[in-house]
Amino acid sequence: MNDTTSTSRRRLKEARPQQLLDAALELFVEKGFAATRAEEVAQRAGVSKGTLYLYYPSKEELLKAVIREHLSSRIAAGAAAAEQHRGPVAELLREVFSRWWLEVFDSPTSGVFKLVITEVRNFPEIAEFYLNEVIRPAEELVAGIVQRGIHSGEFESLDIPNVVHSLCLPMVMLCVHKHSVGACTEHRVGFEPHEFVRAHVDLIVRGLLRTRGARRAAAA
Amino acid sequence: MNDTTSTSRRRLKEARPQQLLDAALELFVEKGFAATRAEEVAQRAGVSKGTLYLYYPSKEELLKAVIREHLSSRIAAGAAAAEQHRGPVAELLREVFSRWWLEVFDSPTSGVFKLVITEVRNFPEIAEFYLNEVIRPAEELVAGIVQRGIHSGEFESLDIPNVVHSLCLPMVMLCVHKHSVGACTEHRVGFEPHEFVRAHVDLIVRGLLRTRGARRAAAA
Amino acid sequence: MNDTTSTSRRRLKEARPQQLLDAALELFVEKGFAATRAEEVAQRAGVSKGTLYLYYPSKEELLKAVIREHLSSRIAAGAAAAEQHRGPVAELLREVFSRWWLEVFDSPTSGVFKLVITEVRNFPEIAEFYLNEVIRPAEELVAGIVQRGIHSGEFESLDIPNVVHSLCLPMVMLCVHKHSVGACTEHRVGFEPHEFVRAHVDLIVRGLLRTRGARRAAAA
Amino acid sequence: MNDTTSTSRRRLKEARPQQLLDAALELFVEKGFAATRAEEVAQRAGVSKGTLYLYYPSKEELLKAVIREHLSSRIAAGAAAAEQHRGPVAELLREVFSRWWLEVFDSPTSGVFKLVITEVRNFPEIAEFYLNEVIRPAEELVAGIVQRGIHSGEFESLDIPNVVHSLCLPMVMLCVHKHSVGACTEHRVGFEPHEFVRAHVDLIVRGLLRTRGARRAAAA
DNA sequence: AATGAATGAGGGTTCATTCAT
DNA sequence: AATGAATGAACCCTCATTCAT
Repeated sequence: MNDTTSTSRRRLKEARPQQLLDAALELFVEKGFAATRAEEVAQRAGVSKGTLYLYYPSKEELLKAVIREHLSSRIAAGAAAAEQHRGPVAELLREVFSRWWLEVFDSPTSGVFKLVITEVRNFPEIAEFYLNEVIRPAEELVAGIVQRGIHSGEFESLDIPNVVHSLCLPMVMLCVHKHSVGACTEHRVGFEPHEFVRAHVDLIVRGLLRTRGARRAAAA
Repeated sequence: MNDTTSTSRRRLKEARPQQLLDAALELFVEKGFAATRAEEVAQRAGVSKGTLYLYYPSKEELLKAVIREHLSSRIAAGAAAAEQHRGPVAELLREVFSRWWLEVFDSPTSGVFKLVITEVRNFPEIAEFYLNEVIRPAEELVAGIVQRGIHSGEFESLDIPNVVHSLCLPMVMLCVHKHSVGACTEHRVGFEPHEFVRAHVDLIVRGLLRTRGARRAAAA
Repeated sequence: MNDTTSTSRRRLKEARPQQLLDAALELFVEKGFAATRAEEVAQRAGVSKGTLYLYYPSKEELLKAVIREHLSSRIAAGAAAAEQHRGPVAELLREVFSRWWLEVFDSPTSGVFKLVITEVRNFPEIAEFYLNEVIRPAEELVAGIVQRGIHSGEFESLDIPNVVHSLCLPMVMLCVHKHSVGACTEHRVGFEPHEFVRAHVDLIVRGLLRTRGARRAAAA
Repeated sequence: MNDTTSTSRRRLKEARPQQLLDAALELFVEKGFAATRAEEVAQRAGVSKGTLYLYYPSKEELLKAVIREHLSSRIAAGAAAAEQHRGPVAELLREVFSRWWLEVFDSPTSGVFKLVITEVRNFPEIAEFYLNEVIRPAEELVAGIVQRGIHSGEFESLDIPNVVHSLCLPMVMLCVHKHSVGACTEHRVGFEPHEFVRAHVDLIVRGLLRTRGARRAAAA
């Protein structure tokens, strides 16, 4: 057992799960779980059908692994940023959304939203997972920020859950759209998602601000 | 053959396709197209497997029929309402969204959004259809209203496509959610979709309005 | 729905399970359960692979059905005969064994012994079944007869379970042999199973009889 | 490389095939050839899957090796004993059967009977082997003894092949039973195989003996 | 010699679709 | 028009066997 050789095999073996997860995510998002053949996943990962089953005991377990991998809370970072933030809350909102957006929308993770939507009804365990790892933390994070704005007098005192949804749902919907209708057409050539995020947060913030003075500051 | 039976039979016969479409919509939305068995659809429609194939030549054609049926533009009505509207544009926005919402969210049609998202990638013809019958008309309708608000000086002159998305995407996302994660959990017991629509439009309108005076009027 | 036509379809449908059971018994006995392909069974039954699964939910259930079918106690008949018998017990033994032999050895049922032996370890439910339906009733029947012979003074008072085994085990072994080694060679051309049964019972009876007089009677 | 390790390694290496054969016998007897995975055999032998194939070119060859190993005539010993025997033939029969029984029934070899029965139909070469190495020599041995008894006037002149079967088949059947139904249930708790052998041979001998006097001698 | 990762043919099972009734 | 038995292509998964290390 010399180190070099055994290492090259080990490296291969250690890389497999990620290769398989990546391939699976792509295909499950694209075609749906049921319509994706296990062999396709293997092929796209560059291995044979049998190899897939060395790493995951069934197609279903592969699905769950794919989802689990991408839902490990990316939200912690946002929470940390929120805590350290000083200055106008409006600014914080823009920052948090932009950052999340950069990390999610352009990465394969954005596909997981479509995947979850597509498959929860068939695999209800996913729902609990998604709720605990994504929805709940995200809502808490955003609700906390809005609450801060209200408390500081910066924002009007509106119903917080509603505001949270107004802020977040379009983001999620764009992720979903990107991997469904958006992948099939060149609709709205001029539409630029990244610009939209900023515009959307700005628009909502304008709706939240209490005074004309504050609104001017936000627009600055 | 007495009249009654022949009449009731004819009615039955004419009702068949609708029963099948209804059953198919339910199941395709719930489990996805690939995971739904043709026989299940037949069963839920109260007919036999063979009968399904008397009305639709294949499962795929059934899917397309289901989607086609529900996408026949419900938007015309909104457009008509918009044309006839007099008074503040903010009011019109609220009315159009509320009305659409009543007609769509609580009806089976809301499931079509999930269905389209789930299946476009496998049946790209759906994309074109969806674009022409739903996205484009809806965007034009809403864009037209916003444009009217800007033109009349009621709204700030913001980028219209972005505003349209801020307004519409949460609506669509709620439809999708209702039939995916929402069907699996009792998350956010206090959240009331109908109330949200009003709050969301109000929030966006607050963001759109130009003057404090106008904003007060909108809040009235 | 006229009677003739619907009857012909029904007749076909009703005949399927038996056709499948027969084919399955043959093949399972010949090749073993694991080495028999479901499609082979279907083919030998004259139907397609899919049809098998219309009647049995899995290969394993087919196996159990095959075994269940043949173990429905054929022993009741023997018991009845035993009850009505008058005259020397030796005669009764000969009769019961000959009759059972005729009904089992030359029929496909003889294969079930090999099948049970081959598969119990993999499907332990079979064991209980076999014990209750075959071993126990058979032992009781034969033990009862021997007991009668002892009680009447015809037979020496030997250990009954041992005698039962001396009587029965060779019968079972011949069934098993017929479907294993016996099916592969022309070993012992002169050996005639039917004649053996008689000789075997006679030999055992000679061992059981108490007096030379009784022995002579038995030999008659 | 010190002596100890190289020696122990050599011993290990030489022991490998035996470990594999032992493991294979156990598993093939328990689950059948087709249902046993090559890797299981390797595992139970304490080696890796690959190693198995260093010693046997295929699973099938392993099966044949297992059977060949255990069928190398244990019968020669019996023949020798028979030749040297002086005194009543009845005694010799008891001795030969008891000895064979001790060597076979309690050893793993008893499983080979089940294995042969289970697999001959799929590997007919086994049949020839089994016939030449087991059936024929055993029958000759026992037939010879019975013949001696008849010739000496001790036994009645009955059909020898039939007597041989009456004597031997229960023995084989018990071996088979031990590894099939017997391994699955606690049926007949009171039944003691070793005692049965003696009782069985006695019973047959009683049937064979010519005179009451001889019978008494046999019982002694 | 030994390992165990990788392969891919093979077999169990499902299900869209057909067609005799 | 309606049924549902039958089909067989397709897909998930297993496992004997190979081979680089």
